[in-house]
Amino acid sequence: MKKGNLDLIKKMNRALVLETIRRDQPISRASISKKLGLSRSTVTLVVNELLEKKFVFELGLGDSTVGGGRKGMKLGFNPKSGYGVGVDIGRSNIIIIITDMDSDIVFKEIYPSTKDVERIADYISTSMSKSGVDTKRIFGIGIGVPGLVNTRSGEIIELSALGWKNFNLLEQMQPYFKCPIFINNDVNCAALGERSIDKTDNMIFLAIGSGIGSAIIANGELVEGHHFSAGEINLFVDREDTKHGRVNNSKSIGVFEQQVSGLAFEKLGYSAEFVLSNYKKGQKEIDQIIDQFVTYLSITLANMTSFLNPKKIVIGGGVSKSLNIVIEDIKHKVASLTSIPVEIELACLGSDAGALGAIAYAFDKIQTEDFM
Amino acid sequence: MKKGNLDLIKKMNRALVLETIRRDQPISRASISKKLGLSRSTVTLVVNELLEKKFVFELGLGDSTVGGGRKGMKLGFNPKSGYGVGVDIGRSNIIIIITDMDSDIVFKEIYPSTKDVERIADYISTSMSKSGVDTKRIFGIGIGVPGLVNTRSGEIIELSALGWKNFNLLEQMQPYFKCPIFINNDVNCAALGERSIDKTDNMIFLAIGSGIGSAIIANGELVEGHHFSAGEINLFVDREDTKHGRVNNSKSIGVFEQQVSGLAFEKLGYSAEFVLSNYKKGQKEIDQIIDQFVTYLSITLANMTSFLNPKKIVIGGGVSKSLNIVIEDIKHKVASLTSIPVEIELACLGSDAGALGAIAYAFDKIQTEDFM
DNA sequence: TTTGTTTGTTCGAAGTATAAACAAACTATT
DNA sequence: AATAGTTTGTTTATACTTCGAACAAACAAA
Repeated sequence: MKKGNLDLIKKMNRALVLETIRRDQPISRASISKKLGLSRSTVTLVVNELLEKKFVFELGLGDSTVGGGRKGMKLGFNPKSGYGVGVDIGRSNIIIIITDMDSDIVFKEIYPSTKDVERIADYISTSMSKSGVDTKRIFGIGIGVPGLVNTRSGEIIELSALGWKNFNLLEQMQPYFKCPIFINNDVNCAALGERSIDKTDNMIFLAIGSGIGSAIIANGELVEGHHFSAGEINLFVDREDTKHGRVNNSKSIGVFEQQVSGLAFEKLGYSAEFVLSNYKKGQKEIDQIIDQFVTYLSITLANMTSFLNPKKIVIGGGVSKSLNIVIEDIKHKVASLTSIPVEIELACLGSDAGALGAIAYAFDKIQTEDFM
Repeated sequence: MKKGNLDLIKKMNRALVLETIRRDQPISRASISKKLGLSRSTVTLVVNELLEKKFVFELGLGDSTVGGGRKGMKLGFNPKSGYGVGVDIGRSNIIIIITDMDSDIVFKEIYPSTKDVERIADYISTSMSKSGVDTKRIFGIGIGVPGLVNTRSGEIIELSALGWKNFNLLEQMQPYFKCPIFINNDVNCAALGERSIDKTDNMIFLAIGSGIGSAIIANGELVEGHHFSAGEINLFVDREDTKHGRVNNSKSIGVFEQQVSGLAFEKLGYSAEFVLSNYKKGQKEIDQIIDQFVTYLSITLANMTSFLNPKKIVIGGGVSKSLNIVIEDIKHKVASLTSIPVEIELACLGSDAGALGAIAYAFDKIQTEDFM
């Protein structure tokens, strides 16, 4: 627990008022006071401070109420008061996105991937200056990587694609920047990106690309597990697998991943897009491949639902674009396999999910750690 | 987020100091000050208040340090400063336990089960007065029930054993008592009871009795899911199940539960204890039954581990007592099925787990909600 | 024009933590 | 034995917070 002092309560109330204005704008000082239970005098003080720092604006007088009384001055949130930088370090590309507080993209650039930290830092600096955003207004940098991350220390535990192992990216990167940096797994980031749309407190995000991974949000928080390895559904097995002697060696590709992912199609000589776009067009072999895929995926989604009771499951990743044809199938199958209701959706954000999610992650962290 | 005012910071620091004394006793005021970053004057003020309310005691002067200096007055936590009441409402019995702040049981009584709230309240009141504990010192009552609970409203959504459905137990029960009441599912309570031993932030608790259920603790918090249904592993299915047309209807017993639980043995005409105590004693049929049980359970534990990366999985419930013979088997199988390490243990707390866990739940809630 | 209501500001009060000053208690050195 | 240096716990003055009351301004309805 945090230590309590006068500074803390000031920060708390400032964050609270700002959040209220952001969510319920336009809103008057008096309404904020009623809503939060803070006195009008306190709200006045806090709002004036926020006005001076340009976090909020006065929008003009509000409507008159029945029964008379002075009109309230409506306050609005300034989305340009802060910016976040999202960096998605992928196997081939590095995507850098800068958004304002409304998550509107103000800058985006794609660079070739590299494991050279100085160069990555240079990419980020370049993007920041190219965007024209005032550096002081950037609240943080979020970085998503396709590997295992110790989010507390900022250490990359394992990232085979770039050859990083037990490498503290945070310590290497932080000296280049004044604002705080936050690093997480790319799937976790993507999940937070999807979540930022509707703020669901309980959801599961599936990323189906050449491999398969997942991220879990429970009680409004990312579930990272004891050693940051939560979500490794590529390792799932079932009785049929064990019957055929399929197990997870540390070297081999996960048992589930071999059957449900883009890789599974490629092993059979097809691309995911090809197979899925030719579903139910007379080719028995293809239909069978898809049926197996849908069945095993649906069973897994049903079990996830029974286990965690998420409000919804979002399916993203490269393959998800082609999944429209079978999504209704999947929904029906899941509903037949568990009595617990769940919404199943395809992801909204496309290839930007990682970078946008990294920003969402950075913002989440700052809000909970520091208030502002 | 909570509103910040002067009262809040007082509460926070008071809770912080008390927690520190409790965990690091014996400890002096100066050490607390250093540890928490609070000034010595603040610590003095807070400690004197805690002394007056008998939450802590002065234990005497500490050892002298090298280099001189006044000896510090060592402070110790008073476990008798607070008591919790745990109520485990089962199908046949109601177990009521009262513990002090060290989780030492000071009173225990078992009553026949009933759905009559007034009678249950009377059981609790009777236990409280019989125990001789000062009512003012009781910080809360925790109640565990074998059914679905809305822990926010206190409503029992479904409890078939007692015929409760959409029944607000909290509203009915609260008028009988001055201290706050908290209600949760019995498996969730048992999980918290097991957790209170070593304070693991990421664990899964399995209750294998006549049925099977689970509770999940992630990021130090109970995962309840979107509609308080998390942990319903009785509904798990796999490809072999679907191949044989086994699905989860709302009426029938869960597919997984039919194969891995006490019920599964009973269906074959055996008791769980009998089967497990006769394992590998020459009876082929029994060996086969157990092997299937162990295999499916291990696969499930491995998948849970891959999915949530818990520090440990604790297996409790009525059947767990007989599981000693196969626990090593299970550990080996799980390790071969997932590359993510996990500790697997049998539960320590026996039939008291529910009631003790209910106290742990109540204490958890009070600490996070109210600080004190 | 008057009355009652609502909004936002100002000011004193109450309460918090903190640093600095201080007294007490102790060790080590001379 | 005396002294210096160190640590502990308390006291005091200060700075800061929120809050309630009082107030003026702005408005609707009678």
